[in-house]
Amino acid sequence: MRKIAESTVRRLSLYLRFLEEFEEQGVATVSSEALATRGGTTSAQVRKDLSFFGSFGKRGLGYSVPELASRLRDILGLGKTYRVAVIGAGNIGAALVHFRGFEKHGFHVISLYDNDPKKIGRKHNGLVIRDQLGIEGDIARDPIDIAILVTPASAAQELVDRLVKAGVKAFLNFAPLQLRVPDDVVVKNVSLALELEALSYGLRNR
Amino acid sequence: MRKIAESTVRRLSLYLRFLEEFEEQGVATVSSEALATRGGTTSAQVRKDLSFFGSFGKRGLGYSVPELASRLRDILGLGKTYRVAVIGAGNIGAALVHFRGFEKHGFHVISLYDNDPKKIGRKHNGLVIRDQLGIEGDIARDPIDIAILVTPASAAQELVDRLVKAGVKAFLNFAPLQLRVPDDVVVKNVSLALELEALSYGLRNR
DNA sequence: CTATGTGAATGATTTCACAGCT
DNA sequence: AGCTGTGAAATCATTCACATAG
Repeated sequence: MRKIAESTVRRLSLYLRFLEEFEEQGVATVSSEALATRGGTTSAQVRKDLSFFGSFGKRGLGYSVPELASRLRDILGLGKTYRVAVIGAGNIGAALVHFRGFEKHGFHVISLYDNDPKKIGRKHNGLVIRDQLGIEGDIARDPIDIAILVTPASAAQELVDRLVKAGVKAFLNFAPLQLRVPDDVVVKNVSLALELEALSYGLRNR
Repeated sequence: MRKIAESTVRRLSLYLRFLEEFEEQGVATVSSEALATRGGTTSAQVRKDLSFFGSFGKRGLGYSVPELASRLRDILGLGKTYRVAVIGAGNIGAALVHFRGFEKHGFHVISLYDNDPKKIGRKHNGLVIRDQLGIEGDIARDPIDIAILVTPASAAQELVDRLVKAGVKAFLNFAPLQLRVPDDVVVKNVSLALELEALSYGLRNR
């Protein structure tokens, strides 16, 4: 498959979100222009993004909302459910376990880990905090698809190495460092401090 | 000032993080190559990023760690402290109030809001949850620089309109929609669902 | 007559490669 | 001799504009 830009994939997720709103409202068809307005882009961009994967619209008419939504779910690989582990039961980690936004597209948080003996055994949202040391064994019995890392930076790389060895192929990383992983492993970074700094830059230069 | 790419600004934040590690370790100088390795990019990229703002290095030697760190703080506007309000005291909002990573570069969470009468008046991390209805009055008395929006999508645009009218120029948006704001207002989006979907796409296509 | 799909043109970002300081 | 700073080249992403299908 042809290499698709990160930015394109992110826009596709966004379009899917809008399509699902339209679906709920019972809207039957939508134009590239309507999706573009919602997404803060242009109709040409929308059509180009979609064109990498096929032609899903009807000329003169637009796109069928349910059909395009379904195609996008396919493209994004949202047909299956993903088993997610949250590593690090600090404030953010605990909040993620409660976060409902994950379930909608099949991301199911099945376990929560920490290395602090004071936390291990306690519960968050019905999920027992497990010992990080046992993570390889747990995964062997009960595999996970995605690990969300919410540990201090100092612990993150070692954990990733262990998890990669245990077969985990996807990471959402909140730790403020660049993780080193093999080519067949996907990492996305979320850095709140970095977003705030980008805001700071934006505020300064206007 | 020349328009700088978003991606450049984000890398500068990343370089600053590495420089601060080097500072703590007492490392005196660093090469573009060393920063590049840490940041998962190339030395040419590092030098190009810096070159938009000046020439901070010594040929044959590299960059002085404290000096470059200081320059980057300047460039990113991190010389001042920012007053931050968190809007929405759900799981994520409450976690953000506890999040220590903000303080380091001068982002100070000074208030927390919700519109749920059951939550208003309760405390998180010593911060009373205030009534969203009173936010304009609060800001008039005690301005904020940045609003972090952690509300449902349905409430977000109306809140932004009110806050923009009240003079807020920067938003970190967790709500899954594209906010409409005037040109002189900066918005950065954080969407965990979208990151997971990008991971899903990445998993599928390899 | 409307809105898609797509080559071609433009614009932006990254990489190359080397001259110029220290 | 080593590493920066930077034009020029190459690559990548977006926008344009129009032929085409419904």
